[in-house]
Amino acid sequence: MPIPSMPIREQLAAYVQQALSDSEASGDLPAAGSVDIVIDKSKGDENGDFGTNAALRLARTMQLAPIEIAEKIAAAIADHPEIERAWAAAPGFVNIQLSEKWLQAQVTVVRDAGADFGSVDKGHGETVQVEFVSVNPTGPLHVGHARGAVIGSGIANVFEAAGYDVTREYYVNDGGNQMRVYNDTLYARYMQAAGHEVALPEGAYEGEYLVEYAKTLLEREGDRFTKMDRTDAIAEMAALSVKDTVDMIREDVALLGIEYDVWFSELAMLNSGKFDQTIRYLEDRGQIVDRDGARWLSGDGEGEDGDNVVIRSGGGGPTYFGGDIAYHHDKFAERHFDRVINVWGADHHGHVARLKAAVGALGLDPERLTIILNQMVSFKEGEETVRFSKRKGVMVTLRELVGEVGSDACRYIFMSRSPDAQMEFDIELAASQSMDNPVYYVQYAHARISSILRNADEQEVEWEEADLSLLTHPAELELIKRIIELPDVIVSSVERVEATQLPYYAYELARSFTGFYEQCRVLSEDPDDLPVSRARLQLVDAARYALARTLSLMGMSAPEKM
RNA sequence: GCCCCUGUAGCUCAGAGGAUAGAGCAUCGGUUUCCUAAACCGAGGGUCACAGGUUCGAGUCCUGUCAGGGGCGCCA
Repeated sequence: MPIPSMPIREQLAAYVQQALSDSEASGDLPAAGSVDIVIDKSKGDENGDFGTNAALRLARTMQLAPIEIAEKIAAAIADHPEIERAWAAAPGFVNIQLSEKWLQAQVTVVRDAGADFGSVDKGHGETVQVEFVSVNPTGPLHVGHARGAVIGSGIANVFEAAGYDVTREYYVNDGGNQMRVYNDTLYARYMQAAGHEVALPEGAYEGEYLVEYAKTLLEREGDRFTKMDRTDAIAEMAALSVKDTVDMIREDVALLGIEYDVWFSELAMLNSGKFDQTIRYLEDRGQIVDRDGARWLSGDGEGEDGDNVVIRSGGGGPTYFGGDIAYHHDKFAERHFDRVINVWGADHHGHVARLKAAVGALGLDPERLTIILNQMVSFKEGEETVRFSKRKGVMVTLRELVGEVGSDACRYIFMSRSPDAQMEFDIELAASQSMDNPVYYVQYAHARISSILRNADEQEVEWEEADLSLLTHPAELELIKRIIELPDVIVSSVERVEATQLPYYAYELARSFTGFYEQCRVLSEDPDDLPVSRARLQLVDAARYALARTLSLMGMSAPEKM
């Protein structure tokens, strides 16, 4: 049973809110109406730890000078255990300084929460599905997929920490046109490997991977497919290929520490009748239009522009879009996820609006679906910037990347870039400068923490009892403040559906610890220092929980030695 | 042509409408009788692409321009 933490900023916001309604009730201040109280970290030491601009924002509705409102708010919130002092500052900020005594007590709060420190009670068990990567099984994952994998798993992790019931899912696009081209290519490669002259199909997957895989198949399965009818051979080979390729993808993501809860097969869904059911359902709702021999999902507008094909003409099967509608019907209507988050590559941009519209057409609230698009990753090869084309076979694989750079560095770098930003991955730089990489700075702090606790253990220092009021050094208080930010970081990550803040928080936390480490000696030969040592050991222990949890949310290891 | 994303220090990138715009790397100078020097301290470096607008207040919101990328398929 995790012990959820109360994020300090939410707590302070609640106090300000309370102050406003109390002041309204007592006639001290006019009605505030519904306002969103934002608590910011203060800039500059003279402004305390936190501040709010509430008074500035309320000045208009209240018809009062901001500073006047700020003074009333400050007076009304001053009397809480967390708050040492609250005061108004020009032009109308309310500044808040946290209580030293309360901060010291947080060391125990953090240690009581232990490995669960950081968890917050926000999701209340609401179910969230995070679908990410979902590349069709036509080859190994490349660096672009690695980015999606890191982003998706990071989002899943923060939602879990915030009390949501999270399912991590991979949609295996093993049906459709692309797979047909792929299977035709595989057949041609297999025949070539067996010494037959067979031309590649149009738009073939030219990558080396298929050449290799065809050879593997030939070695493993023999040349029996050469003797079969082409259609039958392709069907059998396709089944083997999907299984092998999905296994390979599973191994690829595992290199980044990712494990999925569900691998959802498009083909299995199509064969199960779920697709037909979904189309009939849409038909009943009057959303399906027949035209040009195909079946379309009708768009919003009057014309035909907004319509999208769900079933191909000429007896063709479902389109990717059609399949995805059925898939999302399954997510929401069959499996009852409260929320669905899809992490897609930017090349799926055109698919966003129509899928959201389709969810609406299914009679579901499109707000329950969040789609994160991550922009392209390019990489540097000498002076040249190279982009990927999977079909042409130009790529750096996830495997190569993780092999060069390492999973931890890879995750840290991908996670610290906003999904919206295109990024250039200089692999050589990332690998060669790995010792100066921030990722090692963060992990080094954890190794130092572990080292101190190890040494304390060897010296048989007893520190279960400690007088925490001895933690008064600025570096100690700074470290405590940093530690207790973690619940806030998780809350805001969930609100923004992103994990980008985590590596920055991790770095700041590591920096605060290192500052403490440089200035405050923990273990000492002098018996007179023992009380301080005990208190500091408890603080170090609290820092360990916060840092280890942050690293774990990022999917990174927390080394005890480096 | 239309839609979306991006433009912040030499480079890679953060930046919840608020206070003096930050970090890492790179550059320059310094630090080790002490729990891990993969560390620490200091310095330089900015017209937040450009032009208007909204606001008490804009890197952040709106409009336009320029530049880079992506999308606009009975591909996925």
